[in-house]
Amino acid sequence: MVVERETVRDIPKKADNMSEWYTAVALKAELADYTPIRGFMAIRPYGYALWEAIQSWLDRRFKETGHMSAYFPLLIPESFLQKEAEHVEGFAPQVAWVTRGGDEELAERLVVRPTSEAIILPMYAKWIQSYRDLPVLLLQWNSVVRWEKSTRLFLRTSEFLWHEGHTAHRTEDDADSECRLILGIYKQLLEEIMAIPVLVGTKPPSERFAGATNTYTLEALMPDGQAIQAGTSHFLGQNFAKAFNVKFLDSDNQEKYIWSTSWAVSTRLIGTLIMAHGDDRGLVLPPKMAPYEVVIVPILGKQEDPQVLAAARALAERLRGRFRVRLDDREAYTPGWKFNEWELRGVPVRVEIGPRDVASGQVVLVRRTGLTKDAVSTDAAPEAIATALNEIQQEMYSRAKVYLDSHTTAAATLDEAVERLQERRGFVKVGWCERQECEDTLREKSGASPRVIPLDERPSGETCVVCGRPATVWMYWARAY
RNA sequence: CGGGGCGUAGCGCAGUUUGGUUAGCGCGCGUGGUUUGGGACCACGAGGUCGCCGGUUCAAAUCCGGCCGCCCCGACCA
Repeated sequence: MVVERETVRDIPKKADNMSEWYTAVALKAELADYTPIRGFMAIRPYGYALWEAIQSWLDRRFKETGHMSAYFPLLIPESFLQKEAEHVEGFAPQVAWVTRGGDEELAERLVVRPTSEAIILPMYAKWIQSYRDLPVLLLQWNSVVRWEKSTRLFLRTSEFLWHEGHTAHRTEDDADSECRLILGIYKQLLEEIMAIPVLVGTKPPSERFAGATNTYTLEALMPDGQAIQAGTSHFLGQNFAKAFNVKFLDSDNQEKYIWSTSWAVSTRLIGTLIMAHGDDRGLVLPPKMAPYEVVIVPILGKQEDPQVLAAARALAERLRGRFRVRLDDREAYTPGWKFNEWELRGVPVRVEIGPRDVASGQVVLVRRTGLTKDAVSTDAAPEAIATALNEIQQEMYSRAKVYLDSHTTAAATLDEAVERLQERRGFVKVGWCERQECEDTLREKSGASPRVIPLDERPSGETCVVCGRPATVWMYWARAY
């Protein structure tokens, strides 16, 4: 049975204006809030729990693959940022400066880190002497500041939380393998935990991280047909090694520069999650991400109250070791109010238990996806919940995957590509000759940007969509966040 | 950065055009009672530097100037 309802809505319809819908959901689901400082948000406990889900899963994978956490300073001397030319050019316009300490003007200005290569590489120079010191595999969980002109909760804020991985390797191959290893971990996070399918590959030179030789990326598609970069893994080559003079003595007694990588995902993923799965009732959380997988709502009514409450509590206790459970026994709210609130907040499974259920030894299971109601016997509830959570996770991924696939199309002509990109019909796959002028032409005509060059897929005889020369790579385009 | 909109109680708003006693309404909040299977009801009550600064005036939420912040569209941006 599906519940039909016309009711007051706290949020606009998603299809009407996704931006307004997005902001309303982030605020009303109590994920985040504005602060007195422009561009800086507060992440509320329910939102931070989503970040913790990402953190705990990733951190486990990082440790399993030999990485360790470390910590480096918040502030970086200006002269260090200057050492890698492209790097400083990319970030200088966006950094916040510290110019005074207490009463004294600083001899050298400090930047609040926009990313930490410029402070970590100098430390590598102290720590790495021999090939026996390699690889160095570390990361830090921290926040960075980039002074943004316009901001959106989670999607673009002046300060954001992330981890930044930084590794140093003996050979080019080792460093590239590291990038690909991390890319795979990110892909698994997105697809298996967050239920968001992604395209993976590399960025064209114009879109690379400032100072990188190659940038691997994961791109997700939002319901408005725009792409969003979900994570990056940068092959830095020896650029930073040379800029910061990080060398080691190899087994052949030759002094060589290290090969380095850096990689990150940020709290922007939470914005991606909201948009990817939410609906007109609010947030929809994949079970593996949900702070509460199950909410139990007792239906209280007069004389049966004690029995209903006791049954609800007993059920909560039974479920606790196995699921993340919230028993909503607040007396001030009616069941209907709670249903709406927990739907707005995206809890995957709701269990209703009232006098009639207690009498018949059952509970009612309601899934956030579809809002179908099923009565199951109390004894069978844990198994039924486990099944429901599993199915919801799969269903959410499948739905998103169908959307991605149906909004990823190949275009053989320039007109066709431009039209689809302007209309935001998702990813458009075109052949490219790898000449900058062809990329620029498509950019100007479409208003979109190249998002990703797939890794294992090469044209065979196709032509560049702009100039008609032989295509050397495929490139997926879209308008982007 | 450009265009548009907004800022009055925790939230949503009216009042501003045409200045005038003590600034209103709904929701929410507190207390008491009745309620509770899809956003309950009654009664009483608490809650305001009208975004900030300055100006005009006997008098400013209201008029004038400046500033700040947020939202939407666009530009820019790893």
